[in-house]
Amino acid sequence: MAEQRTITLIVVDDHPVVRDGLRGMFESAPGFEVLGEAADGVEGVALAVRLDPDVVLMDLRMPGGGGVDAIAELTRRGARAKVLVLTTYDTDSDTLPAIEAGATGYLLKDAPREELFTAVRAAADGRTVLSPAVASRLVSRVRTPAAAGREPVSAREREVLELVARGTPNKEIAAELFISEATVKTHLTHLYAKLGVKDRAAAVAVAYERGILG
Amino acid sequence: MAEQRTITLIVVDDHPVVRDGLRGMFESAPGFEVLGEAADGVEGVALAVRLDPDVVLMDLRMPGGGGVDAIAELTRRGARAKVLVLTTYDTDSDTLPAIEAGATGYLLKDAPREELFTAVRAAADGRTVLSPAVASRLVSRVRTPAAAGREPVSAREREVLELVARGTPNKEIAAELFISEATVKTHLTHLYAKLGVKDRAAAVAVAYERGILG
DNA sequence: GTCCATATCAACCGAATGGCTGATGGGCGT
DNA sequence: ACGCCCATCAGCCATTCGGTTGATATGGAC
Repeated sequence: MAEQRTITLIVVDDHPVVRDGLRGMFESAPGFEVLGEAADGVEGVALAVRLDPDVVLMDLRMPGGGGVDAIAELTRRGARAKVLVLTTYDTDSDTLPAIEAGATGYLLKDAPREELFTAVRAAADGRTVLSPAVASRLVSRVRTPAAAGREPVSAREREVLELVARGTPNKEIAAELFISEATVKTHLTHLYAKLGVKDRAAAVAVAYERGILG
Repeated sequence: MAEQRTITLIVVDDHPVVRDGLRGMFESAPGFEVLGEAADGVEGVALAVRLDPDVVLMDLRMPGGGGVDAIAELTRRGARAKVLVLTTYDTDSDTLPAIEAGATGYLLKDAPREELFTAVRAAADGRTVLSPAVASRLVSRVRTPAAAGREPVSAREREVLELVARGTPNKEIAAELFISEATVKTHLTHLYAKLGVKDRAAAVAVAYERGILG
């Protein structure tokens, strides 16, 4: 445990405070070297390519260059660096996309120092590190191998979706379609699963992105 | 009050039950003649052009040819017919768009028979008939001559909107942007006003329609 | 015939949302 | 200086939502 090579890393986060905190934390610990920082995904990719670190600590939600895209880009380029996603919330809806995009690990910013260090070492070795919440979600994903891709939306579900996009509350949707509110909720639950989202607002967004609406 | 010419009308509604109900109601009353029925906006426009009725009773939400579009089309063609919108809910978010598109009146389906008759006669004369709820909303619109068109969304509001489109709950948006949840709600309230919607799902939809997102 | 997706409905519950009212402070145009 | 918009925050409250569990019926797919 005592003998280890130095692990190089870069920090990609739009919040200077977070960057400083991470840099300070890792520089004060033996065995780590922070090569640089970036404030968004695009910068992050450029920096990773230029500095070739062992590990990239990446925030997911950033203005101008989302973290998921950055991870995908690094993966596409076959970068050597392992990406460790550091996010504020485990409920983050980008969890799975990030992992699918090629992230090696995923954990919360409020994790204890030692856990961070351990995670970075693990990531450098190519081992996967997941926070418990993410891990359990992965399991459920395996159980339901559906949610990700092009799950077709049924005609009825699409009708509901259209009304949702117009701001119609469930009760009115029910009246409009001559069904009960319970049924509307069922359709919505199915839609959320198919579209890989958690609420109606995100469902509408995904629907537009996929051309289901608009 | 006793002497009046016969008023011709057509019914446009996707629900056969409603069409029958309206037809029966008007045919059993003196001074009205139902020339025809249509099940969606496109049919409705065609029928109105062909039969040239005095009044078009139009539902707003219909599959395949929205009511608002149909009204706009009739207006564009300079049709003689007056359009009277008959809707189920006064909370309908299409209220104002429908009136802007050229509807002569707007009332609820559950209005008393006499009120319907009066409204149709008024519409035939070109007089405006509004349900109380709609009328009050119009007043507030006049007070706030903003809401309709291109109200610019502030940068901060757009940030919030983006997160909303990703399904982020307010609490997390707050954390993500380093502000309080109260502020997030304020931004959302402003967004709803600017986009002319009532909830986050509709806000996302409008944002995509206007190119603010996507 | 059986399995599965779809569509329908119910009841319960905690959490999230939206409405309302009101307030403070910074920046900008006139 | 004054008004206006933006951004920030607070508290309350009714409504709405989403999760969960479970059930029934129908119509294809195999």
